[in-house]
Amino acid sequence: MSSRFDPAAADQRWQQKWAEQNCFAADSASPKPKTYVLEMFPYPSGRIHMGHVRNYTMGDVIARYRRMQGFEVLHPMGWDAFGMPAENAAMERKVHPGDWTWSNIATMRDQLKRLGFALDWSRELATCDPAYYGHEQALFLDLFEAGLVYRKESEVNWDPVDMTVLANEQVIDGRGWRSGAVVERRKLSQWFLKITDFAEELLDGLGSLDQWPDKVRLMQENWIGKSRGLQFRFRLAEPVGGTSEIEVFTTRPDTIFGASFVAIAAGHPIAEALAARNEELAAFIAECRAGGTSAAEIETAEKKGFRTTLEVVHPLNPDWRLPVYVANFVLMEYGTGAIFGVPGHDQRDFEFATRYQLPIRRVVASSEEKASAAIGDAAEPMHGVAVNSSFLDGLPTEEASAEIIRRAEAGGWGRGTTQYRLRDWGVSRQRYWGTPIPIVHCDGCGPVPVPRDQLPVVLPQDVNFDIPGNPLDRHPSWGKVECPKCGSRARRETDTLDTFVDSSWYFIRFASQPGDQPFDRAEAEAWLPVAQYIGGVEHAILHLLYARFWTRALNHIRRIGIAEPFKGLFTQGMVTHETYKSLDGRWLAPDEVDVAQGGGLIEAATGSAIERGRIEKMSKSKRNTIDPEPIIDRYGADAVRWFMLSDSPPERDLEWSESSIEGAARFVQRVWRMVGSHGANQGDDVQIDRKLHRTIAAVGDAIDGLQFNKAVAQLYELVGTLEKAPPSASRDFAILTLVRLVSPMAPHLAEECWAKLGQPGLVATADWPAHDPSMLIDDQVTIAVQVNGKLRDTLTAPRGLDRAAAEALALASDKIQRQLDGAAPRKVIVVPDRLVNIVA
RNA sequence: GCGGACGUGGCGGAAUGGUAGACGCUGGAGACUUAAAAUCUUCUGCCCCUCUGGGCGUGCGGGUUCAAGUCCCGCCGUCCGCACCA
Repeated sequence: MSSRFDPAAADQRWQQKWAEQNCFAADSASPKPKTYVLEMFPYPSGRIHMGHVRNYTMGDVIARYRRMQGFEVLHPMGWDAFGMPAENAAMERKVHPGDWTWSNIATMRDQLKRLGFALDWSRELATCDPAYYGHEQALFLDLFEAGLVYRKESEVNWDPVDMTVLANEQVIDGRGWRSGAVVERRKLSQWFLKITDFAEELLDGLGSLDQWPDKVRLMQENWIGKSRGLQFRFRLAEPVGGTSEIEVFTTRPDTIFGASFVAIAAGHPIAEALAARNEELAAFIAECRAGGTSAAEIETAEKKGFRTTLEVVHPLNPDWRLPVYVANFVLMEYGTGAIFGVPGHDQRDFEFATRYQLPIRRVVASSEEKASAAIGDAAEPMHGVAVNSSFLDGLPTEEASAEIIRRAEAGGWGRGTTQYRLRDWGVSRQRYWGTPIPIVHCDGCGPVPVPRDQLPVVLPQDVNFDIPGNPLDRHPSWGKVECPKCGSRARRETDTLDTFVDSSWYFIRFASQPGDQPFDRAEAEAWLPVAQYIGGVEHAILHLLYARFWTRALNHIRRIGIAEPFKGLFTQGMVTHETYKSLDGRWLAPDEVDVAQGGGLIEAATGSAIERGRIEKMSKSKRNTIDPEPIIDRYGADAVRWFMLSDSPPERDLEWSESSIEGAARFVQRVWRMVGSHGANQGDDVQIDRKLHRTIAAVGDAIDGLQFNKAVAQLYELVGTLEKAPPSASRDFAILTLVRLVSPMAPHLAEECWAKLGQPGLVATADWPAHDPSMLIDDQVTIAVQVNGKLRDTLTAPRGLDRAAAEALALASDKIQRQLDGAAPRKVIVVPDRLVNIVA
């Protein structure tokens, strides 16, 4: 038996054993209580990165721990395999997106397997597989039939060079991120999912997700953006083009007497109608459209308007006319696309009114006495009491708003409504590498669903990426089909689905994988909801909101009996590394950097000095990545896993460091050496027994709370204690138990130790050790003794000492007497078994 | 602008209102060794002191309390999310 643990041999040996014995297959028919542990599945970009390693290690600890606790655990892995990088690779390297993707999957699967994750590989899936996306098409049609899918003209960011739609985040400074071409806004017919139908439900549901981070719930709440207010109509003094009203929305009906103007969005139908007869207005609208949407541009953009000839009548005073502007800061997508401006109490309206010399009236004040105070150089958006507002005067904001809503409803000119910031989900993408939308366009019948027996609609293989645009559009035959309804010549939809659709139900497919339908309801419900979902916080909004919506939509059409897919959510921090830059501004990879003799950093190749940059998320662009695979080669899977769990709390960033991975590798060897010192010793060591049971309890609590760094610290302490302890039966038992305790984190090491100790079976399928609660209590306690709240002494005393005895013991201390210096204590506070504080 | 989180040694970080700095890393000293690696022992918040010991200390300023890293008020700083959302 070697004196050193050899990961190169052990990792492979045990990975093979686990596979042979099918240890991690999840049995849907098992009588054991079930639990579902899931990490966000990876995009097969080429190789796994440290972020994956950290994410999957955390999930693996939970999965292995639950299995040992007696749960039937579902812990699957798959591939979020559609998406743009595959098409980019196709364009750059002349490979087929499918070949590129499948080859990446093969590489990354092997890499993941080297880390020894307790995954049920029999359930592996890839979203680019027709066996997956065919079922997705069926679900899409289910939603279509339920009226949750519709088609609408909508504005998109269009890259005229790549001839494709860009997501907002792919538009950088108004240009396409790949082509650099100035992005145009174009109107295209796109498919939408009615997520807004579920806005209230999705908001309400957040309340039940008590095992989600508050931060994520808050982000979703803000994203949904519910506002209560009044929607009402201004009558136009003179009707225009058959329209006699402008409808507006406000959250501050109480400020209605402070109105100075009405403003409509550039895309508002009335604005467009007027522009048809007014070139100047048409030019203004075009200018608004061209305006950038970046944060900086919005920050600095001036509030501009175009005064139309229209006027509206104030609903509460027929003699009061307000001018109508087309304004660049009014959004067509929110509310009604029109507002009334109250410059005194809204900053944007204030800026607008200042520019165009419109009246700025105070209609809210902190008290009625302040009614005549002028508005200064900024709007006052805060609540208060209504002033200068006729019958509202003196009413607090809330009551004044309610009063206006009541009158509007009674008078028939408006009603209390709720607005959401959330928009419907546009799912059309003009790309090849995605799930084909299963619709046929017929000139006679309109959009017609592809019949179920013709699913899946499979992507054609024979495509090329020599010219920009969507190859599906120019494929010679794929798009040419007969209308399923009338049989006449028709066109297949060539848009594909947003890849967020793929990831909105993969967790259901993992739970149940029949061939003839997306999932079996009963089997899926046996596993779902996911008990613990783990992934990056960058998915806090989109993926997690879409998946919640999709699940609720399936629930709505009675396909599944759960409303929320993820009971517990954990968002882990990033893996970071210092960055390095040469003096001429090139990013340098860590292995291109050397330490100079003076301790400074130099570029290895040139010997010249370099600049040490900030610690940032590992990224290719900053060249500060560490490839996990050579690290596994060098230190073994368990050291890498241990490092990922040590030191930093899992929700915070983890900085990669060479010395920490070495520390982790050292720990692996320490455990191995300790197991070597196990023998057939006699005698109890009650201190060891106590330490062991406290550790069992603490490690279990820490894993339950996803505080892996604390579990790790507990195990270090136990090892430290055992190293110093003399041989005893207690120590031997503790070593055996230690092996089980470290097994979720360092499973290969644990198996090797388990075997060495002659234990039957695999530690992976052993029971989690139980702790004896009576062993957690020591009969000796350390009592802190304070004088005036400052620690002056500590005493060892039997547990359960009464107050008087504790006080007496404390006062008997030399150190305390010296502190008191003859003074009589004025007061003594005793916390039994913990502390005595003497107030002198 | 709105919303949120965070701020503790040289570093990562521990601390149900009750002994601040567990555990790890780094560093120092020593043991073993011809030597190195590995391993082991030991020290490692700052300051004063020969020692016993003492003073200071959780971003800053106040407050509550017998007792505050923890609770409250006000600042400062860093990071994150959203953003012309009416």
